[in-house]
Amino acid sequence: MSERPKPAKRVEPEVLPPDFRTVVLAVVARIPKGKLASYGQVAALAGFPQRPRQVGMVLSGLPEGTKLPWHRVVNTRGYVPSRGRWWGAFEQIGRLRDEGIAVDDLGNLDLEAHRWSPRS
DNA sequence: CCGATGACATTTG
DNA sequence: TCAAATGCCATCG
Repeated sequence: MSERPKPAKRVEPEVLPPDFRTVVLAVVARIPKGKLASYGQVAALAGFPQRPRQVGMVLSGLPEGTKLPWHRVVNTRGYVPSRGRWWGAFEQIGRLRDEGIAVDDLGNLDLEAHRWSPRS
């Protein structure tokens, strides 16, 4: 054996580059109600098609008073992030349902069914 | 500077 | 279809 992947741990994100963060937040704010956008989608619109993870980092560092519909941002799998704290996602799920999106208790939803169509 | 981790995505078996 | 591996970039110790 020589090489092998590694498990996960925990990280406390501080504040990403204002530029990247601002752009991402701007894109998320552009997401219309009842529509869903994936991290890669937002990242691409932000100008970084190859940085879906950093988008998640930005969203993870969002303030509580955030007015951005970050709950409309999901992964390509079609499930709300939460990554270990689905209880938090649970509230997000309720909001998505309020937007008119069908979401399971597990956080599974139809991304393709509500794919946000970005337009210049 | 190097190693490890991450609200992900994509490809291969 | 699902599981595992790989890739990409940024941040942290």
